[in-house]
Amino acid sequence: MEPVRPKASAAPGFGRMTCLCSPEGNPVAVKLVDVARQAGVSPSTVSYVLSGNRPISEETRRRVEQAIADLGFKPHAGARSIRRQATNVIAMVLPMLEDGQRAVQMQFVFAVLAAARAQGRNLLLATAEDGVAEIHNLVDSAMVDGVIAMEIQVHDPRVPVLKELNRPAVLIGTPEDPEQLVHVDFDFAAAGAMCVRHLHDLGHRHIGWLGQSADTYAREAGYALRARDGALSAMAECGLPRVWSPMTATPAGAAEAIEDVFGQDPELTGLVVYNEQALPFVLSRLREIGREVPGRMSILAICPDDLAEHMVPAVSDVALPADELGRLAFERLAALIDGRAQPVSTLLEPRLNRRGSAGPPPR
Amino acid sequence: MEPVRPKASAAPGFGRMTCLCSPEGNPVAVKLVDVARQAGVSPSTVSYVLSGNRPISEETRRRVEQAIADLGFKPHAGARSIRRQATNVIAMVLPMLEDGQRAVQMQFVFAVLAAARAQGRNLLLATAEDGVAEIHNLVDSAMVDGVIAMEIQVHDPRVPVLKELNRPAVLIGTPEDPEQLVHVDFDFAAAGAMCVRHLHDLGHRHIGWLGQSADTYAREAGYALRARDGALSAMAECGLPRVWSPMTATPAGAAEAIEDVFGQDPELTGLVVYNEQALPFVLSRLREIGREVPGRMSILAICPDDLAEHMVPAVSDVALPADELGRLAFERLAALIDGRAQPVSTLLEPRLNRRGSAGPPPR
DNA sequence: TTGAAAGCGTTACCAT
DNA sequence: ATGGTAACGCTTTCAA
Repeated sequence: MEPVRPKASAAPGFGRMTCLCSPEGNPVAVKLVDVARQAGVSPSTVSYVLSGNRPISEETRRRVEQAIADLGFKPHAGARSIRRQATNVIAMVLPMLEDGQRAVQMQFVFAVLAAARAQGRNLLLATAEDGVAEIHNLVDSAMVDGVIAMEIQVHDPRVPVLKELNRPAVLIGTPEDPEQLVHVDFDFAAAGAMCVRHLHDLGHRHIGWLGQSADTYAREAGYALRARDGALSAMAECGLPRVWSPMTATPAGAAEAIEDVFGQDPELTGLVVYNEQALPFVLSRLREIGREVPGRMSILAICPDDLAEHMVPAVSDVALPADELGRLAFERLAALIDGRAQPVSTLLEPRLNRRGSAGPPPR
Repeated sequence: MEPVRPKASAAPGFGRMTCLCSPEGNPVAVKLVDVARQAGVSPSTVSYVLSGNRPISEETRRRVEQAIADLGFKPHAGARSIRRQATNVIAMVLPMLEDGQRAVQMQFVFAVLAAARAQGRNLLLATAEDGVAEIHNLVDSAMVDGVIAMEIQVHDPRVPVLKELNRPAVLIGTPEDPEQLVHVDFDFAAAGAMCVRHLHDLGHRHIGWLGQSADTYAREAGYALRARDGALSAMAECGLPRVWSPMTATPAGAAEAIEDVFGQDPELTGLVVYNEQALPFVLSRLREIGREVPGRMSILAICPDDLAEHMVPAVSDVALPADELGRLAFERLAALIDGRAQPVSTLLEPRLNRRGSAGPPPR
């Protein structure tokens, strides 16, 4: 029984297009059999040269590699993914955030992207807004080998989905019940406590916390809650009153929050600010009300280093290590995909950068 | 000749994993033939129900859809991409930018992502740092149906690559020689000119331009060059001297740039600021040197609306319509993928939001 | 309106 | 060390 239809490689439709041109003049995809023919070997040999799964003689390898280069052959990713169990693509699930968080978010994405590309893996973006169904789709249709979910909230609907996934998943952030899901996070509680203790060590006995917007707490963003509670616990342990206020990132919001904490403790001499967007407004406001930094008010911030560095005066800060977290999340995921067990929980420790915005309290 | 090895679906290895469980208890991928069997139809019928490429009786369709739902079947994307000419995935090529640009960049990514997801397409991220070879890889290995490249520079090495691609590509930004590549951009020249003319209309005859960092101009970033040159041309057309300075986004940088433009024209009464990061520092500095806004100095900014709105005083601005540009870029690409010809060039017109930071010059 | 079967491009098993 | 060939899971032509 001879095949009735023309051999595919003789007139191969209009698939991928690379170097070769058909007699008609339109560009045409180069495939593995074309390479095999050109090199005078069998298709399986070409495949083995590509995968390195079998010893190949030096001479044959040379001829095959030459043919690949000459024809500009690139293996078809889809075809490959049928036989291999992997696509070399991972997904990253982003929440749709308010404008203020975009810069941080991009930092995470870049960190993961850079780490993935360094290993030759590709990164697909998904949004949480698609609903958790989208995560299932990407995995069940075998588009991705694993998933990184970022901005995990305390009660996050994505967590149970990822748990049931049958594909590796890594969380950036800490849910209330991780259920054995591998996750990496910054130790926000330690960061908050570290700031309070630093002021306490300098001699401050009246310390306040200026946090994120009220609705950030309302939606139970893990980082906001944990940082604040770490700070409040440290205050309590130091025998200080727990003074704090949420803060909207506007000049008026900063003024209001400052008034709020002064209302709670009129003798405040130290403030910890965990609100990147509002930090400049806090400094302006303190200047306005005659509390110059650090002479009459000591300030610490949890914010990116470059932001803290450019304030006037430069602000001592604890920075979220987003690059490191992103890289670490990818490494965990890559390891899981390769079948290597990973620690369920990893917390990165905070580090304080002194820039002179915090000194001893005024006598 | 009976097949020697067991039928695949009888003991189908360990492929994708969904609802079904093998006798051994491990989860197993549901495939199209499983659906066909469950519905009592042939595989081709299931395929046609999925694709809608052939009329199906109501009764059959119902049974097939029921089986798909019952088994939780999701078509294997890779297998599908072999026969179809498409993967339903597009790539977005990002440059690795300095920190300051991250927020804007994320806005573009989100806009494209949202538009793509709304059409059921997925977004793959690539970085320019991989080198242009990576673009070729993604396309030649048939991983993506098309490419969006953002932050196109005046002389951009990606442009010739995209031109040779044999797959649709859309640029966000305008290269010197678009070579018929479809591109969308904000009319930065018009934006710059609009700001200058607005001040001129208010009666200002001494206007300066405070721009991006010197190295942004050095690497010939299209947006920086075009905005500045649009402004300088407008100054010339209004018969004014062309006064401008690059500006580093630090308090010192802002002070220096302000000194620079005052050196060029000591009678300046209006300033246009195209430097999102430095805008707060410019306002602080003007306050410091006794040029309060808008009484003794009128200010216009090219920056995001929410930033301008939160300055003290709120700053009249022209905003980069990143969301619209991202959405538009995706729509152009989707249309090209679907074979519909698109306009080569699209420029979005600037719009000025008045917030009261610009008034008549002091008499 | 439906089914059978021949691909799609790559991989891996079985031979030699 | 290499080749032949049957999968992989889905699509589409051809036939009924």
